[in-house]
Amino acid sequence: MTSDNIIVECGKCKNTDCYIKLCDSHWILLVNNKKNQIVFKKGQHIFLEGHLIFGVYFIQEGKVKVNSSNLDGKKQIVRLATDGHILGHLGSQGETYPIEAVTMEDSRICFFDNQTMHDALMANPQFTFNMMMFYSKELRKIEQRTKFFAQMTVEEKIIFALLYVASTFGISKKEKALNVIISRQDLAEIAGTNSEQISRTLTSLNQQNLIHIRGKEIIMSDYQGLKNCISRYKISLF
Amino acid sequence: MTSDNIIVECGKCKNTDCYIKLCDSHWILLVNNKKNQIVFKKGQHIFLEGHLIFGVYFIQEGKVKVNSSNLDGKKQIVRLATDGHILGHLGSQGETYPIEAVTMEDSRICFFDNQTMHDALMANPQFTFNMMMFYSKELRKIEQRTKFFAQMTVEEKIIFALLYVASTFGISKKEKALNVIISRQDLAEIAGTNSEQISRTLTSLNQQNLIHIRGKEIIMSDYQGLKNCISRYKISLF
DNA sequence: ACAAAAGTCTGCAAAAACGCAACTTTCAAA
DNA sequence: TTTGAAAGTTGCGTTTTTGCAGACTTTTGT
Repeated sequence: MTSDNIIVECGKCKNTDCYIKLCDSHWILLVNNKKNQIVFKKGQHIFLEGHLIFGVYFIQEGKVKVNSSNLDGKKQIVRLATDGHILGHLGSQGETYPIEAVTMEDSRICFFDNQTMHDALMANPQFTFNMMMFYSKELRKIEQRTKFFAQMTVEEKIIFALLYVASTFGISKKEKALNVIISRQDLAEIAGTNSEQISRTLTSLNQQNLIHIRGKEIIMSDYQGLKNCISRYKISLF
Repeated sequence: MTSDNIIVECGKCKNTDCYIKLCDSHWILLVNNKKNQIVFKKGQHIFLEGHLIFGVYFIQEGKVKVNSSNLDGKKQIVRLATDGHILGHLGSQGETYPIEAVTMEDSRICFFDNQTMHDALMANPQFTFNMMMFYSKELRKIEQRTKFFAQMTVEEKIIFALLYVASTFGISKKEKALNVIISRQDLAEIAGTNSEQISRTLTSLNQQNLIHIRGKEIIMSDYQGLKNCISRYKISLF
């Protein structure tokens, strides 16, 4: 991460994926002046379940998990997000978040209020069109996850979860290690199981040489082999 | 359904939810001239998994299931859709559908090709904005379904599936019967289980007076009671 | 009206997954 | 370096879910 104290201006932001860039140049300036950029440390909440929605968040740089909990406190990670991704959504008056967003690493987040977003969207069709396509793509992704949740065995769900993490946060080129340190509990909350099953399965995948575990790192030794394990689900995300 | 042979013009369409209506009046005419309206009989495919994407489909009137299958032929219904809803998405060159759409009743469907949609979206910010909001809302809905798939027991999943069907297709005012005749197999493909479990559970719910079964109809006798069964998941869809 | 086909229901045994408990490892603060 | 808390691992009994088999019912086509 770049230094915490310097605010990254939209006009100078190196994040090529950010949709704000699709606005007209004077709108980029205008929106930039309205935005609120915050650097969150690892493990902090960006917003909480039940909080009023005032606008949307763009990730300038960082790694974020979006989760939803039930009354027993059991959590489910519904989405992982990184550079250029959008968190939350435009809210109507009085609407509250049904989910919470938590940083998995230090992250720089840009906040834009509902009114600013609405004005920018109405004035910049290219921007709105791409925002629409973003949501549409995320919808298709999660539709595939729905199938996986409904039909996969626990081992398959865990393999899917590993591939999902790898596709979102990436793997190091040389060693194929996941670009994030992720706990057994977090993996369980992605795969929809418990941390014991994660332990058991990672040990088993390690023995099959499909992955390797080195300390807290997970190395995706045999990426193709993992994909083959779940190929019958025809998942086209990875 | 209105007569099969008469094409419903966008300008005269009684469907108040359709986003096309948000375009400028001359765009509505233009888009109407480009559209292709087809009446599908119950059980017909609107599009198939693997087919090239040429545009999007709007449901003028009808009931549709969107499902995704794996190589074993096992299916999963990922979404139910009715009047005013959108099927498919704008595709890039050479992209194919990862899902298929099948009518559950006779349905009148309007098709708009990629280019027409793109032009209309670029010229009508109100239309684009609402399309974006549609996808954003569907994303939130399915994020909640993700949690339910990950954490619920089979009985809870089946109750959720019943409430999902009721909220999408509605229930008759007097008797609270589901406004659709749905097979055990279809319910299984929504809930992510098998038809035997559906049978067992419906019998049990019937005995608990939470629902009643009359022939092919499912009567949601105790709607609130069903909601209470899954209240710990804080699902805000119904 | 009849037969075939499709759909539904129920019991039962096998398989999968869960959750507790005990134990080990890792990490960070004292 | 010690020590305690948190995270991870593993075994095992219990619970849940599955999938097959067979009976029964409804629908469909001839």
